[in-house]
Amino acid sequence: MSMHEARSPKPTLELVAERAGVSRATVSRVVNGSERVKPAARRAVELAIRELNYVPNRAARSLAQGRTNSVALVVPENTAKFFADPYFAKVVQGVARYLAGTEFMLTLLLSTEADPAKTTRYLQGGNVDGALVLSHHADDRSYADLGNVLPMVYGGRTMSTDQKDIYVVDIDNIAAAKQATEVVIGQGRTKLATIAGPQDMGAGLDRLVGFKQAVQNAGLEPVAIEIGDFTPASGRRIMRQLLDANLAVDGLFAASAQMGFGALQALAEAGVKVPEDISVTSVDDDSFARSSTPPLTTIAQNPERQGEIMAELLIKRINGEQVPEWSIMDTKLVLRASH
Amino acid sequence: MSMHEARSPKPTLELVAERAGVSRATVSRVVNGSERVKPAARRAVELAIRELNYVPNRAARSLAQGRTNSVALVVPENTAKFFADPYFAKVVQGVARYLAGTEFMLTLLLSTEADPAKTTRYLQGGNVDGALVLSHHADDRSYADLGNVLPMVYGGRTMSTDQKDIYVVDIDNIAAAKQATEVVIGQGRTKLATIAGPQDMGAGLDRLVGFKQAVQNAGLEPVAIEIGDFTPASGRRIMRQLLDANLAVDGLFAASAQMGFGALQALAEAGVKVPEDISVTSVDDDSFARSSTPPLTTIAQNPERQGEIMAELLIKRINGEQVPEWSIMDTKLVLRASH
DNA sequence: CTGAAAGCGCTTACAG
DNA sequence: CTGAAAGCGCTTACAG
Repeated sequence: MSMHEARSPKPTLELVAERAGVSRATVSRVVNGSERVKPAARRAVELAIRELNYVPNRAARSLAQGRTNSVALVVPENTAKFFADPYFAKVVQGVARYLAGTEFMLTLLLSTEADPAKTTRYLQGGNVDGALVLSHHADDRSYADLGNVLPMVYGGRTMSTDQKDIYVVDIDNIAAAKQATEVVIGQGRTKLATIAGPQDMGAGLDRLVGFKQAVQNAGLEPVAIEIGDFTPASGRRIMRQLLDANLAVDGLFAASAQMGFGALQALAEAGVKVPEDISVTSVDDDSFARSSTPPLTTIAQNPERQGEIMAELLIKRINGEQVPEWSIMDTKLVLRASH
Repeated sequence: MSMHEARSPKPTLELVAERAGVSRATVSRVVNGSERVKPAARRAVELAIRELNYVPNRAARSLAQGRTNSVALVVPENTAKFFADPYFAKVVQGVARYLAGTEFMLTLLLSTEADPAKTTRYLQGGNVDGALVLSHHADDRSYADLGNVLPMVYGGRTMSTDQKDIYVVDIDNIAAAKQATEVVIGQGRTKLATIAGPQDMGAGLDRLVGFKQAVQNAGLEPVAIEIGDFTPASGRRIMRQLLDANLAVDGLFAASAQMGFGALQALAEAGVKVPEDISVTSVDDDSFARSSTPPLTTIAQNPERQGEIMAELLIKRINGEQVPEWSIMDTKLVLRASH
């Protein structure tokens, strides 16, 4: 198209109907893939659409249908943390991939960004047909109530066990942490510590439980239990403290690979040999797990697949289909050099 | 609200009007902040809105206004790269912050995700009122044509210098690279190499030009010019090659902090001392610049502010205001330990 | 299989 | 300052 060519008016369904010599209803039907259209009519409409370069107006369609064809992904974390955590990237990727095969658009809501009330208002305001929520903290109770108004699916279990009708896609965090800890114990280590995750989140809580179970099953006592926030910085800081405290820790379970990565940094800085002096394992198989020195022995989950499943369940719920409340995904142990 | 309470129908503007005892037009006026409403009427409407918990329907509003109140941020990179690069995170943050003070929503379009045609269709389809484009490559020519249909603002200059009516927010990449290189030269280094950025992007191209200028001004010849892709991995790989080639390089300018970080890793692995054996500088003051060993001497830009400005310009253009085509932002030299 | 018509929830000249 | 009314571009029973 030349830059000087007069810009033609944006083609509407009506224009398509005229050109194809059918009614607007028929155009609408072919656009929406209805069966009840005679092949000849369908062809005429399809041709007109191509010739006019017609694209349906989303707002008009939403208004008429009473649905927006978009869903929100709400992440109650700030932008910095959101971008720094490979887990989120993978989930977004999975969600995006699933949605690409549907008519739905994704709106990303980093909810601490503005006031949380704005997010809630947005979700209530009929701007989306459903919501995916990630990284749910105990105090994000506001979202729970939205479940009555809007189909929602959680990535990772919520803290309120009382609530019914909540849909979650998760791994068995207790089992994962237990397995990772058992690897350390299997190396004959007895002075075990953990850098646990936030205790206001299911994953943080459950991975600590798993650690404790493994330690107890081995007839041992934890030497130290410290709470981090899943970031490398917290892992490094806490490991440094552990070192300073002189507890002779010879085995560490970090509740996230990011924290494991940070811990490994602190260990290297202190000249402690891994795994000779201390055996360390974690959960998550991301770039941190793979690029740490040494690479982390860890429990791999599949956040991209998790994103896909979350999106799939949400769309099904929006379409009124029945889906299971709990979807528990497999994990697998990845043995590398840190244990 | 009890979970058993009957769910009241979603309040509409009409309901608000009834309850407030005014016409729908009046409600619309107060919702849209029109001046021409008597205080008493305004109060009645505001009360009704609060009581009903009314939130305007976005689709209806869009349809009536002929605008969507949303803008797209298109990033022609894959999800992995998008999340890995702190630059994008910052720009998004800036865009989001500016938009938070407006009625506009942000839709993120990672355009290599699906077929690029889908992105173009989406942008053409009247789904957004304008678009921000980041990380524009030479072959993303498709977007250029969209400029005739949709207000657009670029982060970083485009490659097509012929095009008119394109709006960009950028730094002076030539000057930045020149300054960073001059720091190295100022250390008395004479065997200079650069790890340049992609040569299909303005930033990659211009920073190489700046490097060459500085070298030439000093009466020197570059010892090596290698092209990376702005990632740490490429920096590391290329530095390794440079080392293997035995060129006795004693000064390096990396066109991004991420590549500088990677180069520093390779140097450390090879046991080369920085800055004793080789002086290195870069552009970008991000987490890579700060956390490398040693921390990078670098040219700081302000991507968050860039995002804000981009958003501001776009909204102004959408509103028909006149804005400058070129916005060049300041940079500043940050001296740390690598030079 | 197809069309006429009502309706989705807003906004906005227009008239007063 | 305010309201009646038309219109935004679709979809969807309903009737045929």
